[in-house]
Amino acid sequence: MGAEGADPGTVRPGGRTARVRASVLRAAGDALAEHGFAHLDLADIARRAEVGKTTVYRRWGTVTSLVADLLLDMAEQSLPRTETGSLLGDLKANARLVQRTLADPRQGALFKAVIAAATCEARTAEALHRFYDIRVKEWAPCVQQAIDRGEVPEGTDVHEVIRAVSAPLYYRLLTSSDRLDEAAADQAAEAAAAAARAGAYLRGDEGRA
Amino acid sequence: MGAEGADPGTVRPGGRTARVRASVLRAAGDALAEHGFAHLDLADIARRAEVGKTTVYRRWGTVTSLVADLLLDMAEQSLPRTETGSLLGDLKANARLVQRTLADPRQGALFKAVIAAATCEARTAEALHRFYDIRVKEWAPCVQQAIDRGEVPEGTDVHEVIRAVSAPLYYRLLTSSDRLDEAAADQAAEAAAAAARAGAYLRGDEGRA
DNA sequence: CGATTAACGAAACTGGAGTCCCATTATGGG
DNA sequence: CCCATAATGGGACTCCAGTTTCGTTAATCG
Repeated sequence: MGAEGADPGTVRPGGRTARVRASVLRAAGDALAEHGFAHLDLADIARRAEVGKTTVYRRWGTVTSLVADLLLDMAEQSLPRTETGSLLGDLKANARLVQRTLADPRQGALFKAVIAAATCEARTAEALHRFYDIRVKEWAPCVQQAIDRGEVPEGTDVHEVIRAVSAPLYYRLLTSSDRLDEAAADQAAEAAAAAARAGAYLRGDEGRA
Repeated sequence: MGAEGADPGTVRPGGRTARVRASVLRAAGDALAEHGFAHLDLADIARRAEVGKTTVYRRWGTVTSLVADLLLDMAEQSLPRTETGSLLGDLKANARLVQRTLADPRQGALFKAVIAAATCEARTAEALHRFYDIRVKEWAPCVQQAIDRGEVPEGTDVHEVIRAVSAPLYYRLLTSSDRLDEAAADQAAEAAAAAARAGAYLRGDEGRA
């Protein structure tokens, strides 16, 4: 007897268990990108992953909880950051990276699906927020360097500048049918850079005109 | 005999049919705001609307298609626009309106759900895009006025400026756990205004540093 | 390498989402 | 005002997503 509350996969996480997780997460990503978040069933994912559907239901239970785990996995795969020496150059590099990701049919659909899933459950939302916190933190240093160079005023919220680059790209992805091209990426970077230079992202201060 | 392909509700759209639609759309909004897009069933909506579930299935069939109709309805309800005489003032008014809407528990949840639904079906996405096109068009004139006043350079994409105000607010709603407060709204408006003045939204031109 | 038992997987089972049928209601045209 | 029939609504039915059961496989510890 004794406490038998340990979730499956936590006591013997090696070998098969890890293999099953990797296989299921890959299959889940494929399925989300293909069918979207709504018409998705776990049995189909189990089939793709060549895993018993009982296992998928036992370890994840619901689509949203599976997506939460997928986000945990995605957060670990970090993309290399380039440095160009100027704020605009760095922000453009970031914007292009986001734009290429969202414009890619598979990745774009996957991100849409993941965002949709996050609106449906608190745990999944938390995982999504953590994912973006990590990505934002990775790029924030380039804004700090711009502050050090005197390009951007002291006291600027560096994270907010990075978010300002992504925001219009995600907004376009979700609310319009316009194509996400490089011009959109460059425009997002330029707008964020211009606003940052003008002091629009000073923290704790609503800025002056 | 003859063509009997007419969808239910199109031949006799008055009286009861209209009443049923209004009641179902209201119930759908409530349900979406409460349960989110995922765990939503049409039978529950029918119960809330005091309508037979057969009717809901016959006229809308799926959750996404019901959301598409809800968006059509939402698009018709236009909000009054205020004018302040300056670009920053107008953009702040817009930002505050969006912020108040998204920060409201019911409305915020509803918008999240509607966006999630739009990621799952082309027809619903189209309805969502139309909804935002209308909202953006309603506010665009204030940017044109700023151009006429010489506040913003000629050739600026007026719609893009309006989108730039909403984008960071929606981005925050979906990807972070931070509260959507008035400071966020003001910051979004100021950033958009600063970027617009700097010429970041010149159309067909990627701007200069 | 062998024992223990965590984790997996096949198959049978179940509940409720979505469909079908037909009687009832009430719209819109004459 | 009346008729033809569009549209609704209750209830029976179906089918499959999700659960339960139990035998099999393999991870970890000694």
